[in-house]
Amino acid sequence: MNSRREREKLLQRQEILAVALTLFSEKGYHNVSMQEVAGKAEFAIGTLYKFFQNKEDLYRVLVLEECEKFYDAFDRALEEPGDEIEKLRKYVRTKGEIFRSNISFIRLYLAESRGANFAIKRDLSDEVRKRYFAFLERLASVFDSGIKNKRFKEISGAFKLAVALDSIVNSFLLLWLDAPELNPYPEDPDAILDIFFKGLIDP
Amino acid sequence: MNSRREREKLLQRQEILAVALTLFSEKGYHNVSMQEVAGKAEFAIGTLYKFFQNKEDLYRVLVLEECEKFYDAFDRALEEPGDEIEKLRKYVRTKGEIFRSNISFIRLYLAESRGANFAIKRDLSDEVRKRYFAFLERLASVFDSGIKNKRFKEISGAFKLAVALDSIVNSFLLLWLDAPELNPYPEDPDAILDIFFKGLIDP
Amino acid sequence: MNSRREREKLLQRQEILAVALTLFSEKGYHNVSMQEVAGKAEFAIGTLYKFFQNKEDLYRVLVLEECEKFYDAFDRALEEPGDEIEKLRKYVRTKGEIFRSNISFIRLYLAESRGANFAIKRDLSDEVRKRYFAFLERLASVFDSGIKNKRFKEISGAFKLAVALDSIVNSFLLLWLDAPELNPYPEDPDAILDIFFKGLIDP
Amino acid sequence: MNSRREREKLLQRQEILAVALTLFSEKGYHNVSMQEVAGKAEFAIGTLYKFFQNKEDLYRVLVLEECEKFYDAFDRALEEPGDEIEKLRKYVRTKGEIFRSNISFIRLYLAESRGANFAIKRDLSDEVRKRYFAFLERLASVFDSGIKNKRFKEISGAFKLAVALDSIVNSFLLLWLDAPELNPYPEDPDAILDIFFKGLIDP
DNA sequence: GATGAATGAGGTTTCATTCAT
DNA sequence: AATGAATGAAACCTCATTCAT
Repeated sequence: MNSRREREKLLQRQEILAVALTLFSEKGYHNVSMQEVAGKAEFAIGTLYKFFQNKEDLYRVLVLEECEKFYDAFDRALEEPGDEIEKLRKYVRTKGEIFRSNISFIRLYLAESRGANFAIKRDLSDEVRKRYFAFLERLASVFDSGIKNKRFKEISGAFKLAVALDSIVNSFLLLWLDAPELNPYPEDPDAILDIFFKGLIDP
Repeated sequence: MNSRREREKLLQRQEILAVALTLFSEKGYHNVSMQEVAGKAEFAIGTLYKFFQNKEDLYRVLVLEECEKFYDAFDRALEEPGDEIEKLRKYVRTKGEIFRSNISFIRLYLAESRGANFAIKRDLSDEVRKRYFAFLERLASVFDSGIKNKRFKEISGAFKLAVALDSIVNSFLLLWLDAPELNPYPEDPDAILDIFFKGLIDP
Repeated sequence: MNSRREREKLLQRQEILAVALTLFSEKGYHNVSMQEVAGKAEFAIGTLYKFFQNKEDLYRVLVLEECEKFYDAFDRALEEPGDEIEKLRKYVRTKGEIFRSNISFIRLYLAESRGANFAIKRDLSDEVRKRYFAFLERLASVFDSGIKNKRFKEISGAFKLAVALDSIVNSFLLLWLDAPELNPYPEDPDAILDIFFKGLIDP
Repeated sequence: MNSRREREKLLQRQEILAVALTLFSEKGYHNVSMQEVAGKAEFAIGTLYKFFQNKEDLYRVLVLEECEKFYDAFDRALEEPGDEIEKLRKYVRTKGEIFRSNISFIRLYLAESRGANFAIKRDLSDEVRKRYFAFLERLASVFDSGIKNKRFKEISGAFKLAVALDSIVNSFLLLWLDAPELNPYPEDPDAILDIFFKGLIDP
């Protein structure tokens, strides 16, 4: 059985991805050379190319795999038992936790999902955005359900509510990232929900 | 008097900046060469370097000047006469209009103001972000005033309300940019305010 | 007038091509680096790329321009006044002279026209071969004319006679190149015609 | 006795050489990697280096062994019983057959025997050319004998006749390879002799 | 003052070869 | 003995910047 070999290879791959994540996050795609990644990961240049077809591929895999982890966690949060409010709170809490423990990826993620990144062929942004929209739909369905259950007020489109919630959460997390003194939020993730839902909940 | 000379130079500078804006917005900083900018602006390479110290300087000036325009317009919107609600509505409408007439700059703006851009030394983002926070403070003061006037409910911090409003507006504008079919918002910029302020306004 | 500039550029181009010809002929396409060409031509690497899109383009231009010179000279030889025999002798003499004064290009030429070169996309070989066949047709028409005039015996196809003559000339020139002691031919280019045409000429 | 071992090894060597021949012929020395040869031969890279010192050695052995086969067959053709004309016809027929059944090697052979190949150190071409000249001498001796026997006209040097015959045969075979529609020769290899010997044979 | 030809550092990528397993 | 992962030198090419004209 060659499973040890394979486990080793997987570990090396993870190592490269971890180093690449750190570097890309710190300096941006174009300001990181393959030499640098190889050096910091303590591999020869050629070894990187055994794992990834080229620099772009390395970046793409990195972003896609990381995003997948994020969205899977978000999806799971929404699937937990509880009423709509509880689901949403769970999502916000999960997002907060993930942000806090993946700070180095956040900027890359935002770059890709907000479309401010031209580093890479449009394809990647498209893929990421597709996944993002799929999640938004899921989030919207929670609002939808809440509205149907009369738990929420009858408010415009559920999708837009999802967009609004998500953007607020993002910006508060970013605020915490950029100016922690202005936003102690992550220590109390629910506060934001209160702000947003004042008035959303049907009295 | 050499004022005609000076006027001409200013026009040339504007021309270069306009071309650079288009190209950087379309392809991103690293995928645009100075050759390309010079060519499209119909100047010699050397001439660009008479106006801007280097590529980074060109980008920096471009972003800063454009942002300044944005924030000046936002500031003016908040200064118009009217109660807090009217000021906020005016701001949202102004932002919508500016976005719609500066589509090519939006992504650069978002990238720089939200820190998802690594194109340039941290300095630039810092400068832009400082200006952004200054505006947020101004926006927060409107909320503050509304709360004090009892026009708004007594809700947490005004700054956070500013952040929340701004992020919602941004994300709806982005949504309109990315998926116009999902968000006809720009045709009715006030709708979003209704969503956001349901519950904010003291009944 | 910028004709001096242009003359200079042309000279530089010629210089690069001359150096490239020497190097490619000596070592072969794959064993010559652009660094080497640049160095020997005393230009910076970047300058080479101002004149030629890439290494392959440099090679292609080199081969095509040189071949064109050859075939033009051959064509002219066949167009000179005189009977068929004289035309053919003139061609053989011309080819001998050109070979002797372009030794460094001969091997490249043979590589391309004989199809033993994989250095470059099939395109180039095709282009060269097309030109070669066009010349063969012209050569064949001389044989044709000689046969019709009853100056030559009624012998199979004129095209094949052209092929035969050309290949004999080539191999004698190569022989002289490789083993001059075995073939003093170039000093007496007509000897070969005698060999080939013994029996061709109608008595 | 380890003869089974040895037989196996020999087979493996043959297998590698066969794959290498195919690949080098199709794409050229520089466009084939050792990885590719190993892969297609279904050996590990390391195993190739057990059989051949390095890439160049593999190529050298390949060319030399293959050429040896060619020239052995040519030599044998000339040694068959019969008068000079029959020997020469036999040689031409043999060469045609060998070419037709070794198409993939032809270009490599021509490249190496005529010096249009720079893939490899001069040494190889020299070795091959030596063998080629040796064969030419043998061919020349047939002409010599024909001249002495008064079967052929008294024509200049026999060596040159050998060169001429060989080059004509080569170019007709190449013509058939490149433009079969222009040369149905291989189906009737003797036709070319008729062309060449019109006038050579003493009436 | 304006030009744009020239520069060359530095980026990405390939692939022959080695050597621990 | 066979393997193939790892290596890293060296190739091609781009582009920000300079400076002689």
